[in-house]
Amino acid sequence: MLSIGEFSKICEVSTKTLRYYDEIGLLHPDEINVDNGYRYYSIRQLETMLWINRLKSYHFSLEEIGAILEWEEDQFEANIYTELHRKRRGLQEKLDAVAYTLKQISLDIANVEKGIPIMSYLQHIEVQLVETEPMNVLFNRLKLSSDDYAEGYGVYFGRLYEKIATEKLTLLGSPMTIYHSPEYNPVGNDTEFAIPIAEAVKGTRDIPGGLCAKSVFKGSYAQLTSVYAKLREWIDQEGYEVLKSPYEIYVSDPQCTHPEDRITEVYFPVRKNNSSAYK
Amino acid sequence: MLSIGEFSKICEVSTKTLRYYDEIGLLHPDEINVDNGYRYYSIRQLETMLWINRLKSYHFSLEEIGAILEWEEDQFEANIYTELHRKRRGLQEKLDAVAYTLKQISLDIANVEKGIPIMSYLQHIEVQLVETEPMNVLFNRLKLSSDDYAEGYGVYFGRLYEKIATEKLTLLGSPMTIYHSPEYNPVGNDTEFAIPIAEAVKGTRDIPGGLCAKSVFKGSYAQLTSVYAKLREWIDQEGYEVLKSPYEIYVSDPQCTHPEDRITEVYFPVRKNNSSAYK
DNA sequence: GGTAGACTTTGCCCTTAGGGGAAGGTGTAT
DNA sequence: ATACACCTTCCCCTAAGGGCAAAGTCTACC
Repeated sequence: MLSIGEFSKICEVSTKTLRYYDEIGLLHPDEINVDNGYRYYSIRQLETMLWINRLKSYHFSLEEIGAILEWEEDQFEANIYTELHRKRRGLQEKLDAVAYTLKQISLDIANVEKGIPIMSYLQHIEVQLVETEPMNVLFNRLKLSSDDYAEGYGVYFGRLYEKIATEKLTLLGSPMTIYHSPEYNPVGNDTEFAIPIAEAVKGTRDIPGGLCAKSVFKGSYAQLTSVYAKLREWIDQEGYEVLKSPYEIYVSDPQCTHPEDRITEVYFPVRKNNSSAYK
Repeated sequence: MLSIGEFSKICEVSTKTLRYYDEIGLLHPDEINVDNGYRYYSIRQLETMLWINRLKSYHFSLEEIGAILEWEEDQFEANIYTELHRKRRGLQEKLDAVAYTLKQISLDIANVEKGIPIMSYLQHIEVQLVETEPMNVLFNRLKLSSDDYAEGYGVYFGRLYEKIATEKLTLLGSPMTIYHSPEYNPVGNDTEFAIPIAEAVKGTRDIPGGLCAKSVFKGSYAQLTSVYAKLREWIDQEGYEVLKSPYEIYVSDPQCTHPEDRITEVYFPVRKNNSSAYK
């Protein structure tokens, strides 16, 4: 049997970690001396530790690893196959995310090298005042967590399009999303997906027209918050006030447009502020 | 002025986060009502928040972001350039690490698909009993944290090679590392870098020969812990006991060999155990 | 003017995977 | 017997907030 120090050295895991794994039930030492509480690990446990480390290197959480160690042998092969695939998808996503970030930061570095102030793109977002026409839209309003946006768009717009197709309705414009939540909440936001159509059937509603502050933005959806901030700033400075929930119109189809080339219009229904500019 | 909820919605940041940023001094609201403690943010602060979010997306910690926000304007450009470059290097490393993990997990998945048990590679690590010759080595022994290993190897072996070259000593074998720490400690391990040479000059010592359990491993250094575990297991099962610190000999030069093709020998000085097999 | 419901405040505990250190008990080699 | 390495438990700490509760406040509506 190996003392905790010996075991620790062999698998290159600190004793602190081993005690922690004992505590959370991930790896109990094979034997504990009842007199002094000393932990003793068997040689056989070295392989378990190697296995744990391998799973850790694949970014499994200790909780997941604990569950994997509990599996019966007959389910093991099928289960591990599924889990490894799941983890690989996650890793691929992480890789893509880091690659994207890397691209963004490189763009910023290039700008700094050219002497362009880093946040100057904000000045290039143009705001105009427009009068919108009333619309009749087929809609679906629900709570959606921000993690599910990317997925959600496809699914919910898909359903709306399906309805338009099967019921032979007449498409009148690009799809849009209306943000009703008064506060940002990562868990769930009150979001409405809508597509303008001609017919006033069940599942449609009228969106009244009116004065709007509008910006057109070209770029990935992740950068849209800047447009929102810029619009709010403009509305405030020009002495308007927000009347209703803002909405986005996806002029480019995200399915077939490169993220950087997507064109999105953002609208804020507004009216001239009759109170003073400084509330 | 915007209430915390309004501000939160515009920048898509939860109120919890805003209160936290206030608490840690990252972004204090422009105004706090003295009567009721309500936080009010100015429109101008939207840009600060966007800037914070951009830095967060580049994986700057809140502490780093706080420091960046404190910079004077005249230092800003030069500083941000350095910091962005530093972060980009970090991101590139992260990307490489994830790409490596992805490759490893894909290898495992391929094995599972072929019906090969996932940890079976352990069975393929062969252990032999050998008698080693005494050696005279030029050495450098120091505490080294495991993070610095990759770097350290280059640096410390480099110095030893330099000495061999400048003092015209006679190289007799591949470089080796001896692990003296009895316990694994991520902060610092007692590590000895050594290169066998012919001359017994200052800075050299004798390593006595003797019986050793030995494994030859081909693959990336990250997988060497398995070899250690396997050797320990073998030593235990065959009724030997470890006499002194184990060491590795880098048969392939890591500078010019692909990580997967590197060949490393691991040695454990042992002797036949005279006590019973079960201690 | 009263009230409901939405909004805000502070405060406390929780998360991951352990690290640091203290205080005290134990093993073993000399 | 003693020195010293090793082991134990206990408590607090991390980063970036999330969840929830109790209590105070604002505003729209009647």
